[in-house]
Amino acid sequence: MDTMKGLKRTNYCGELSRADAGKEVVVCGFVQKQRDKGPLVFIDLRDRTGIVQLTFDDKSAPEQREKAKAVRAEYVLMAKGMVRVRESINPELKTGEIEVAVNDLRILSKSETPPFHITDETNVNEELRLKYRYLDLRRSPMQQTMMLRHKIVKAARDYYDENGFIEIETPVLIKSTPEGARDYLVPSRVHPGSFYALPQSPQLYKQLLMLAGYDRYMQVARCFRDEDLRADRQPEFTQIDLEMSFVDQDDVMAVNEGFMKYVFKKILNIDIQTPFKRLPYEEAMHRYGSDKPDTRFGMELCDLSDLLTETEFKVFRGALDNGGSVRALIAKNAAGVLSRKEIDKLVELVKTYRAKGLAYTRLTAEAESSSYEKFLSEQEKNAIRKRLGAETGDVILIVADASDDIVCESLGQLRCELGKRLELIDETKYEFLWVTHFPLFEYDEEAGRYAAKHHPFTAVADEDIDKLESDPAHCHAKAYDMVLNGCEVGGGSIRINDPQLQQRMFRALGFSEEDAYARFGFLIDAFKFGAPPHGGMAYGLDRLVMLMLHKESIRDVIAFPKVQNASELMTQCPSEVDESQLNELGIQVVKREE
RNA sequence: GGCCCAGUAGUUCAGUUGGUUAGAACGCUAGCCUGUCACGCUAGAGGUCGACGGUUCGAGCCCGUUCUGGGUCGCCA
Repeated sequence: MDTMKGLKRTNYCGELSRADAGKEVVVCGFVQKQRDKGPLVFIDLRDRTGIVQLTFDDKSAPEQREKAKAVRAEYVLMAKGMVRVRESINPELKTGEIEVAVNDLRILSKSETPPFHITDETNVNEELRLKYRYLDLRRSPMQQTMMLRHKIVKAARDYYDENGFIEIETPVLIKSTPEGARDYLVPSRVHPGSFYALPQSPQLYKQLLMLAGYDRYMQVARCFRDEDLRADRQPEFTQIDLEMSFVDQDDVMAVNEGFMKYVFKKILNIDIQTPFKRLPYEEAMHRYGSDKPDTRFGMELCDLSDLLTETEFKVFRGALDNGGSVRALIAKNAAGVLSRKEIDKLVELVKTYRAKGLAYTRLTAEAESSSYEKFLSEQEKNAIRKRLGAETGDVILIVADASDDIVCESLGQLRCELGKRLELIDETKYEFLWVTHFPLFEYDEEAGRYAAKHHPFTAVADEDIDKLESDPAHCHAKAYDMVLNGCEVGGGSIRINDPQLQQRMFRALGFSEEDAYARFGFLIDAFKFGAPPHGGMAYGLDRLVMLMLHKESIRDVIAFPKVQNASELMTQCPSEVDESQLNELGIQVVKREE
């Protein structure tokens, strides 16, 4: 193996061009491919900018050519030589007009044959890619993704800096506040039996920074939640987190619409129209069956309940009599695609969202088939068809349930599935909107009490303040989610800055005064010393990058992601630790019973 | 915790109704080749069919359990 002695890189591989012909350069990188033609040897050398061809021919010193013959894929090389125009040009390659005629080849490191081929396009099992992530990360698409992610983060820092925000780091070892997601806990050696938590978000600290007078704060913050993973959810993830003083909801929204405009222009050169549409939560649920609707296509939900007040069909009757609803989707011109068999699959789909079934009518030219029309009066049947504008070729899909939430959510999921299946979605579009006017509370069945839907510091809508104790179910929050193409990319709220109101909020959540003080005493105290009105927002950076780069998995935009069971395949963490480490922490491991 | 999908050379896959010695392509090794760039040609090596158990004269294929990975419901203030 050779050293770099006497050589310094002069150029990156991908940046050489015809303009460099005649120059002596030094390039370095990894071997993409070696082609040994006998007296002629070619090496494709790769760095993060691209590939350049190194050439050895009869004019090369024999020992240089012999060395080149021994080179294999993924060897790390440094090469000095003359840039020259090629005898045969490769139009497929950015640097295809030139090559480097090498006179000093250094093999800096050898490589075993890698477990998979390092290529741009790959359909290699992701498990293997993750086990050898450092090899996977050599692939150009991964490098492009990481570089774009960097640029997005930089754009965030630049934009908020230009708008008067300052980045302040908040602690990673913090007090556990077991509202919401499960905390990751870190044992304290100094205080045996006591634990730090890793932050689910910098929420409390950023509010305290407003109380401390910093006025506008932002942070690129790592957050942790010990919950099960999904295609768009990792146990550790990154937020672009921000908070502002002396603002209302419209101010926070305007600044953040500005950020989207800025980052999409900067990274993708796309002009985003602002302000974004706003949709109250309830309207989103009723029209799209989702609190993060994909508005790139129509096919909105349709309420049929009022047409069926007299119906004798047991399924619809039961739903309506128990306070529920009957709602429908109409899939235009879908009778051809949605065979009986396909509809059966859709039935299974809605069942995963707790719907008990899916009623349908297929209106084909040859025949009409329906699972429910025979139970309806002629009048009811026609009223439904008329409201939906049903025509030959369409498919009507209906869910009825005693829970309106189940009806809306299952149809909402069905709508998205059909949007994909029927190719109704324009994948080139970026559709933003705000969902606003969220319920302040949601009922926690398990705990048998109301819990904060957003978090317990969220301000209640002015018109609902009097209902806080008397009618929590109908209180709304000054909270807002930013939705892009059916994904929640960010969310935030105006916070409570009145200590009395905060106390009422804790009471509504069922905390006694002592309880609240034990958990959030530092915050309650802080509010006694002057608290500006404030509010903010946080983006899921990983999701934003995913959407901007059209990646299907969050793992594709994270350098070292974890897999479904929250372990990391490369390092094999989490792992057991030494007995002595545990003893020092005063921890005894009890094996879970089988 | 529940449900669904996948697992066969290093990689991506094929493998018929359960039937002889499990195949292909790429990659790898060796040799040849003066303009290749998906280089070409010749030869060769390479398999615990994820694991365990069962059914059978016989299992890559059927059954059960389990492991690994993915998706998802619950969960995610």
